[in-house]
Amino acid sequence: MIKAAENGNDRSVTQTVKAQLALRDLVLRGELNPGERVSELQMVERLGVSRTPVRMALVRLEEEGLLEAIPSGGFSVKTFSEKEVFEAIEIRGTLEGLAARLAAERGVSRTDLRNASDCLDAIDDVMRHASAEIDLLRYVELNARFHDILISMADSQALARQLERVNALPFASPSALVPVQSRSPEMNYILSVAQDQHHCVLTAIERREGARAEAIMREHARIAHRNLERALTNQRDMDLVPGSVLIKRRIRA
Amino acid sequence: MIKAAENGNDRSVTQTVKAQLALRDLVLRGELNPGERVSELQMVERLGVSRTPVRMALVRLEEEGLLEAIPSGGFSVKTFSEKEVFEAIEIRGTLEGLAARLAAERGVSRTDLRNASDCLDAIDDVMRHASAEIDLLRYVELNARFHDILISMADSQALARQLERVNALPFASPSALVPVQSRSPEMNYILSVAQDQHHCVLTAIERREGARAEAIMREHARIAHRNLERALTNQRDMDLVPGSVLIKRRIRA
DNA sequence: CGAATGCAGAATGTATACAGCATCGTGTTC
DNA sequence: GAACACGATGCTGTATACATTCTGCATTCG
Repeated sequence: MIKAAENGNDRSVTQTVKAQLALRDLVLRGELNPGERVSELQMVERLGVSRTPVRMALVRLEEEGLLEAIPSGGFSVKTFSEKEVFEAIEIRGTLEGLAARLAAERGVSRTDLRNASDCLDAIDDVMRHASAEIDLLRYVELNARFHDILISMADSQALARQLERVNALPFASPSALVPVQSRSPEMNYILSVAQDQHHCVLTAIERREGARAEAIMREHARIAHRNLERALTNQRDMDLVPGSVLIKRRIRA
Repeated sequence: MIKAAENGNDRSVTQTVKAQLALRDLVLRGELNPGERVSELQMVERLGVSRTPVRMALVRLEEEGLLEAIPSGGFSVKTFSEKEVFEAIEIRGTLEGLAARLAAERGVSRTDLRNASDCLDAIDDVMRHASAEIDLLRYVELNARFHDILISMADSQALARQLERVNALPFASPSALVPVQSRSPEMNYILSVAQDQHHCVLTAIERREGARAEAIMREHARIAHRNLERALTNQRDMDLVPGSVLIKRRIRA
């Protein structure tokens, strides 16, 4: 239960945004049963805001892909099959590949190159200084940053928007499935492969090798495929996947 | 001015949908100045519905990409640079390429192949029977149908959703720029090239040649690039481009 | 003369009341 | 005992009233 008294009455944070964040949290934490109808009035009670902001939040979360419109009206919590998750990751890889190619073909500013390079140096540091256990939280943060920089290097508002939509699915974003590796003995190996791809794509962009940059980013996303497969096989690792409660598991004996 | 009395009071067609359609029309026809703020109350007056459905429509059109949220609140009509239009087309080509590759790799049912083939036959008919002047309206319709079939062959809900978003931009959809050719002497030539690509991609899918299918769809979308370039050069052809009023033209002496 | 401040108007964000419809349960009848 | 119909409940869709905030202009002070 969430207390309505928890309202941080910051001005400038509208009720709509508050409702949207809280609602997304409820969905991702699985407190709303997947497939179930999301009642507006219940949300009014739980979130402590009136129906109007709740409705706005519902509409936006539907556009985000976390909810589904019910033909007769209202919304329900969406469920995802394994296939859909795989496809979402593939789409992300494809779009990130396009971003890398555009960046390579058009050329990028020295500042951007510097930023990306610095980011990779920071990741190298994280991986080098921690021989026993890697600071995953920091890795995840830096990884997300590198991917953001890459997208910004493409300098395409339209592409950025599309990628924003894909990454809205919590299990499709670049860093979503990284923590799954944490229980794997191969973690360091996989991370170093991923980091090598980071370096390679940056080099390719610098050298204006569009096709190569694109191919690398596509393959890079497929590391997430492997991590997903691992999580699906070892059910206990599913806890580490954000929004995993939305994924319809196939029956495994 | 639009009369509010024009309300077709079909039940089952909600006010929200009505507002959304009407508002989109206003934007695309350029009756709302690009860049300008869209006042809710004015829309209430013009569309003949109350503020609530207008607000819903505004939010949905923002997600669609036709409006832009103003930081201080409200929405404004979005403007697009030539660069953005090009990029939107490139994104569509990339995603359609992914769809074609997935279809090829996974294989498609005989029924799908038949449907696609029938559609292409119909297009062939249109192009053959009209030696003097092609029935462009029918071509556009069949072309859109073929692209829809192609997407459905990928059998990916997530991918279909993403493509829906790209095609929501009126000038980015597969058939949007076809009419531009109508004033060109090369029209028949370009259309036959496009149709050949249609045939080739279907063959590639049938033969499970994923890489080829993908490459063809990418190049296929670039025909739209050429048409756009043409429309931008000959300003009089811009009338044939849907939503052209939203495109910020660069100055040409 | 320019800049800053205050006021007025309007626009959005929010809450709530009302109407129509879907859904579910119960009672009656065959 | 089962099936159909009717009613009640609760839901969403819509409209509107209220509050807050932003904006633009005018006035005043430096």
